[in-house]
Amino acid sequence: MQAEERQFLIEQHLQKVEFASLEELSERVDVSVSTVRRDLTLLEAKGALRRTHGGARLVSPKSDEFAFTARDTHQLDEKEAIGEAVAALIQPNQGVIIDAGTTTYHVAKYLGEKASHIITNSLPVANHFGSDNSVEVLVTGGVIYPRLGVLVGPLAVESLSGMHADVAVMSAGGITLDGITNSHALLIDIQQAMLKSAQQIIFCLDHTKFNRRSVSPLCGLDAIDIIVTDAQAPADLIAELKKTGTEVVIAG
Amino acid sequence: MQAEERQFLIEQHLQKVEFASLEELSERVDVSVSTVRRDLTLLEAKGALRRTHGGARLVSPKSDEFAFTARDTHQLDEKEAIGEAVAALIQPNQGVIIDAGTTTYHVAKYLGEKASHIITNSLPVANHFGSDNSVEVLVTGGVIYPRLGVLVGPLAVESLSGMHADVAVMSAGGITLDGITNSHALLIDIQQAMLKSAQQIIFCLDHTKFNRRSVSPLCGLDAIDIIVTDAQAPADLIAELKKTGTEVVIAG
DNA sequence: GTGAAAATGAACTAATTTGAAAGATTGTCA
DNA sequence: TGACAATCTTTCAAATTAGTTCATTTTCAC
Repeated sequence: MQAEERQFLIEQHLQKVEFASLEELSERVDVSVSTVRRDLTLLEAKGALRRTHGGARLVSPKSDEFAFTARDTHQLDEKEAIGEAVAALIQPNQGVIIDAGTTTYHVAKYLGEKASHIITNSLPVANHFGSDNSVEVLVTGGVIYPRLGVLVGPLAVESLSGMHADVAVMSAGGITLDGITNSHALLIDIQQAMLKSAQQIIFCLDHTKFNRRSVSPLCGLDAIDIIVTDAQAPADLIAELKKTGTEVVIAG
Repeated sequence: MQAEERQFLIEQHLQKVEFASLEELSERVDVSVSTVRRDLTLLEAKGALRRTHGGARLVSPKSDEFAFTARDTHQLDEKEAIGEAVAALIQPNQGVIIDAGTTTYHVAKYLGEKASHIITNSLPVANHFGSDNSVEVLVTGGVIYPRLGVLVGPLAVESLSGMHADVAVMSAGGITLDGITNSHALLIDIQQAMLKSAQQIIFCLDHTKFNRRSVSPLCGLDAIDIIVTDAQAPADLIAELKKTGTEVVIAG
């Protein structure tokens, strides 16, 4: 058997079992333990797996759920601050639509039991309110967009169009003077339905989103009531936004 | 077994049972108590759990997850066995409806990537498949029924009635010769929609459900294709069920 | 075929992990 | 509170595993 073939088999086997001992691998590919060691060292350098005492394990364990929610520590402090600021804007007993996204998830965290009902297509947000009896949580139907835990597809759009809320808390991929854009085309339909169903529109946009244009256009600036961002957002664009009549809140 | 694998198993087991003693863990992963202690120290440093006198407990009993579903250790082994048995009954690439319930949740765990698409109104089940790209997961809309993570209400019924699946994996509150009953009236509508939308009906009923009558009638025995239960289910009722033409599978 | 280079398996030492036993600490119950 | 049992920490020898080296085998070009 070729060395390459052997290493491929090892890699493949690990995909199945997640963990494997040297003994196990050496039997499986029928070479000495020494050789397996060498193979593992190579594969580890390649990044395909991680060596452990006595064996190896897969680098990307299959057993983790919406990893992004908790683990996306990118601009975490800013996002927390934005979440808190948005929550403060919500009046008690309002109905709130919460869009999917890391920043909007933090809004949910700070919202507590303030809202009377919450509409969302985000599974992490739904989970967050799951065991809370004091808030009615309406989850849109839809297909799970893997790794993000967002419900997408026609069912999501349909269920949203039949609902109504006082406020929509939205996220997006970028904002310029031309309007708001977002990356996933699948999400645009749903977000537009959200915009239609709510009276007041709040966008959560950390400073990295400013002067950035994503793939698909979502809406114009006139659709927005309030933008909440952090202190590092560019002052010039904020000034321009204020000129167009959009309220801008700096969190933190 | 590898050290890493062992620690993963300990973590996983704790996800299920919330608390475990050193003895219990040491037996389960087949190492000495000393080693379990060391593992627990490591896992605690990692933040995965908290050590206590005599064992360890889960660190996040928080609202973020519906851990309680899996945490229901009542007849845990039986439910696991039933879950495995039901998963074995599913043909590859079938479309599967999974009802909400602790036993059906275990079915989801064992189902892996066998099904081509999954329809569910259970948030724990949805979460379980959340980061799996190889299975299309359709979540019904609806209002979250607190503490159970089930989506209920007209939206749930509506979205189900437009769907179709090969198999429905159902749970219930009780079974007698008169038929199946369930406790939550809210669930009945949804379950009946599930029964209508699927070609083959499998009920997961551990032995405690036998000869028990719950509040609301769900369906008659003729609606059922297969019942999966555990070894402790009463033989006489099973015999009667078989007479009516229902297939009964004993798991474990 | 022949020889050089690479790969392999085995032997050996160093490092790590494990299990058990000692004493120290904590929890329980009268 | 005090005594007793259970649990924890520490320590150390034994077992397992990693890293290194070297002789042997295989591979490949000529």
